[in-house]
Amino acid sequence: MDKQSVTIYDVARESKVSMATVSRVLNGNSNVRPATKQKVMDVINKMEYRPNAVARGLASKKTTTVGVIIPDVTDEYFASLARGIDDIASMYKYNIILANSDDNPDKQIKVLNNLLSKQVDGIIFMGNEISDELIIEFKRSNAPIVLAGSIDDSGSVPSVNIDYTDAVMDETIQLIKHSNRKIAFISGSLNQTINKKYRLKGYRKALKKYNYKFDDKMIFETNSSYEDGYKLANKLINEKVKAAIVTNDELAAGVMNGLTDSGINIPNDFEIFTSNNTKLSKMVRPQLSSITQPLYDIGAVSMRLLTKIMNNEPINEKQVLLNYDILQRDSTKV
Amino acid sequence: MDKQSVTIYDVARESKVSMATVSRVLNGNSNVRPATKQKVMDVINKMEYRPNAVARGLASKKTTTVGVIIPDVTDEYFASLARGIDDIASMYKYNIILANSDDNPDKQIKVLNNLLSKQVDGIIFMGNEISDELIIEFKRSNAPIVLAGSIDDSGSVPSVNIDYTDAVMDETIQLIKHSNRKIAFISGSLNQTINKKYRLKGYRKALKKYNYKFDDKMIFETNSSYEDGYKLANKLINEKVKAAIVTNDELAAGVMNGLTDSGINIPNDFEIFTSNNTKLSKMVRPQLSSITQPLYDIGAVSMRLLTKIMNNEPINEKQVLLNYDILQRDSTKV
DNA sequence: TTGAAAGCGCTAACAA
DNA sequence: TTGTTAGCGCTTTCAA
Repeated sequence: MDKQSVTIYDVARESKVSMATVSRVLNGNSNVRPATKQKVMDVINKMEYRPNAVARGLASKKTTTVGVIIPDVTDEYFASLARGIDDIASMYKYNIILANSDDNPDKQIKVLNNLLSKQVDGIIFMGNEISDELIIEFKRSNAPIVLAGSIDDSGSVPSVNIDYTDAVMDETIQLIKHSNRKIAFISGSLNQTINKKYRLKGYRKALKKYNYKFDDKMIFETNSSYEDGYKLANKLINEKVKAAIVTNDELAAGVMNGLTDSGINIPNDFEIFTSNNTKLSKMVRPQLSSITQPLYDIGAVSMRLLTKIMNNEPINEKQVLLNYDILQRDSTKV
Repeated sequence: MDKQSVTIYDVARESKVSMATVSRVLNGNSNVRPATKQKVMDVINKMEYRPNAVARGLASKKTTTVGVIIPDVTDEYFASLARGIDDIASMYKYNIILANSDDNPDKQIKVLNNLLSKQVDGIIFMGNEISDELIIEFKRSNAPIVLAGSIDDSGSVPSVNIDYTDAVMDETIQLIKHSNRKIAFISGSLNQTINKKYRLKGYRKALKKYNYKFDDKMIFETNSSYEDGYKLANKLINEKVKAAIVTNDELAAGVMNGLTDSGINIPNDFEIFTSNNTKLSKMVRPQLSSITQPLYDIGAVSMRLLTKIMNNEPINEKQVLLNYDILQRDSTKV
């Protein structure tokens, strides 16, 4: 009456072979005589034997599970990456342990160590902020780590991203060409390297290229939430801003709705470019023009990269940059 | 140079006690003399010892990880539940292995067995469709299973939900009171019990109560996607529908945008009620009136319920129903 | 309060 | 091609 109690030993006995042989057929391994293999398989099916992955993990020192650290599953950007990660993971027979970090440095370190103690074979890390302490922990980790859609400025950790600087520069140039003078840069925390050193840099490069002078007052720092964006509308109007680059889709939706509710017409009176092309960006009205990132692929590629590292396969490039595009929808002029 | 190789044996030797004693302090267990405990703790810190969770799992037959089966992380409804699940899980020192099923019956069974072979201590299942085969697998599982935001008609599996029937009935009644005659019921697949036996039932009950006759042509079955909703607009106009109950927020956004783009005014010419109150519902314009479900709590409560079952604690009710509300926003008349 | 020792269910040499 | 056997790193009786 007790469930799940048949072990490799039971099927060995039942099929009159040794445990080693059963283990071999289980792992599709080496040379087992077809007849033997068949016999064992029959017993396995008959007894409904399922290998115990924990025992296997202890003996082989491989758990076929990878840890995935994500700021918040509820964030569509990261959730999309996670989907790509899981699909490729399961394609390669890995499971993923998902852990939310809220982008909190302490929590990130805590869950990292927790994952490591579970003996994951590798880790995919996502996060807007990567502290120096975290990098130190990465270094001492015995499991390989890949960053997905996340920036480590030191460049020491393998990662998959797009060129955020170029993408923002492209958007900004378009806005300039639409003869906008006052172009805002609305981002999440400027403590985050991705915003401060990459996106903002693209914005400045575009300005410089067209001899626009950089104006501090055009930089708006937020917590990336819809609400923060919504509340920003008044400030934007007061500063007579005419266009904006926004680094997060929910934030952009907030900015747009706030502006619209204040009687501003998008895109005629105010143009908006957003960054992630999540589903949301085409569900709002007007639809948001955006950098189009291959979100699913960023996740998928980073997981694929991780499998290569875990198997000691040769790697072409540690820092992978995927292609992006700029998609004109209805929040910018043509 | 090799990382992570210190075992319980090493700290035992170093602190001049037995492995058993180290194990005891590790587990905050029974009686260890404070001085001994301190001594061991010091060595643990000094050596940076981290217990190997796999070995622990094999010996104790507990992995402190639970499996979470989700249709798609990218779906904000389920992602919100997942967030609640993970928070409570980590509060109780569990990790979650997340597996996407795409609501595909074969895949559901596959990932379930995969999770079971990983010796998870329990499982939280989310899905719109629960096949009979799946219920059979649930029964034979040695790990307890709890459904979150998901309906098993047999009522044999513990679950956490809201009363979908009543909620839809409430919405429908409001629509009727706004003197709408032609009220559509727009749902995902009617093969899904939650739609066919619960939500549709609420719709019919409301109709009956007000002596409206049920009309087949007012029932629209979709795949729950934004696109399907968008494309539905024409049909809705042709059938002269004046209001709709929609069972999914993305779907509702699609319906609304489709209608709006066809020149229909929401809510004056067409009223819409949606079902999940995800963030999306207030980012679209007009904002969607909705059933307000405690999404995070549904996940949290189901995880809490699972911890109780895993610890053999007494359970008050196997089928818990959380409260819901109806929130009037701008897609319905006041 | 502590220690000795037997597993947990499997993999992986090493032999045969 | 198959079997024997020693672990993997921990928990948990049972004794002391």
